[in-house]
Amino acid sequence: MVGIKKRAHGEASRQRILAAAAEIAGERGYEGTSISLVSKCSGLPASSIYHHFKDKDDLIAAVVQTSFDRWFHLLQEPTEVPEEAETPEELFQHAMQGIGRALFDSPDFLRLGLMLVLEHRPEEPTARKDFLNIRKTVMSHTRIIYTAYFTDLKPDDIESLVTLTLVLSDGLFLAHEAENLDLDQGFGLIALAILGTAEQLMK
Amino acid sequence: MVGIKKRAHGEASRQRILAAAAEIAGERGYEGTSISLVSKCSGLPASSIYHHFKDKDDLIAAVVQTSFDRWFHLLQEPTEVPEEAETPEELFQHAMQGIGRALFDSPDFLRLGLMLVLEHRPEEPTARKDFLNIRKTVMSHTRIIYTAYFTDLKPDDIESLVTLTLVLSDGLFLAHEAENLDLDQGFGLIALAILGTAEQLMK
DNA sequence: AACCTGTCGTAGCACTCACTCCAATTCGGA
DNA sequence: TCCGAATTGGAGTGAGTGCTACGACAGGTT
Repeated sequence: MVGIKKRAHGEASRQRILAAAAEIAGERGYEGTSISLVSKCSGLPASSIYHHFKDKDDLIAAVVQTSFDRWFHLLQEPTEVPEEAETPEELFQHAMQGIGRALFDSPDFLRLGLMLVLEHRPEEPTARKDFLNIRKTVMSHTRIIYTAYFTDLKPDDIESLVTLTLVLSDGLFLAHEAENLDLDQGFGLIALAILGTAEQLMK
Repeated sequence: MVGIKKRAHGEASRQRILAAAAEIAGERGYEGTSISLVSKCSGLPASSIYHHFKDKDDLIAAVVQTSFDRWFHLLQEPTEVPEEAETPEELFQHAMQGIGRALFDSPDFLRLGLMLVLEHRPEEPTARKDFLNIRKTVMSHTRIIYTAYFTDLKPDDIESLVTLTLVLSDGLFLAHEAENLDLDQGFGLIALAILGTAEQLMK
């Protein structure tokens, strides 16, 4: 009992299923993600899917969690500091674009999460609750950063700014999906909007 | 041949089907909207649905169009001018909240449209294209208004502001669905953001 | 060797899906 | 009154749904 050894393709299969499910669910939503399609796309039979995941609900929830974890770890990595001295505004914009690029690199949890937010079916999927919790996590992190950055603002105004940030990110993601909106330009714009709103709030 | 007369409950049935489909599709999305459910909810058999609409795709597209037309007509109605003299900023916020309230009164096309934007399945539904066209219509109207209101801004900046407005509206709608966000407060916030960004752009 | 546990393949369950066929019914116009 | 078009009723299509039962087979452990 030195350690838990993997038999056959155990963990690898799990990952393949997750990857397939992420791709399909990101494209077609909750109802549109059929087990048979995930099976076909991952090359594993349905029974294997049900061996690794309790049911469809469990699978979708796992997709959201995995994708979010990947993004969140990516964020924790040392933020590269721009060499040249820049104004605080430029630094802010730079940071914004960094977060944004990371977000749009692994957008599965975001797209799927937003879809689940929009659909409110009778019995809500676990993944929806998970995504709402994820949002709270993101909000509290943003709150900490903004409290340190906008030292002149009252807590209420910080809260408004945090809400605004989420609103802008979601909206930008949607706009990106709807028409072809340049992402860097988009994140520059929402950074500008946050700074502009902060100034308005200080008045 | 004086005029086309309705037999039986022709047009009325169509409306009932549309209403039922709007409610279900708004709650469950494209895939989640089953004909049998629409049938049960409208009290009409499947054959009636297929008499009035070519197929499911056609039905969903009709739901989006109908809901949008209703909202757009609502907007064209004479905008009530606030009695007391207010600052331009307050007027702007007031107008924003008016549009917003109308939007959230008949949100079927918005919710469904955003869902369709997020899902990009292989063969995209007609309703998705329709919704993208609707967005263009809304954008050009916003552009006209902003051009008249922000007389100091260059066309490029106006364009940024128009994009920002759509981004903010979509994001607010999502935030409203996600957590319980007060709408008036939300629209006040995005009005502030637009004004703040406009000031930043003028710098 | 025998054993055990985790993984895969096959087949199939009851159910729902979008959609169709056609006969019955309802009504306006002649 | 009867015609014919509009609309509805209901049964039924093949395909697909989530999910399960169960046996085969692979390792590693003893």
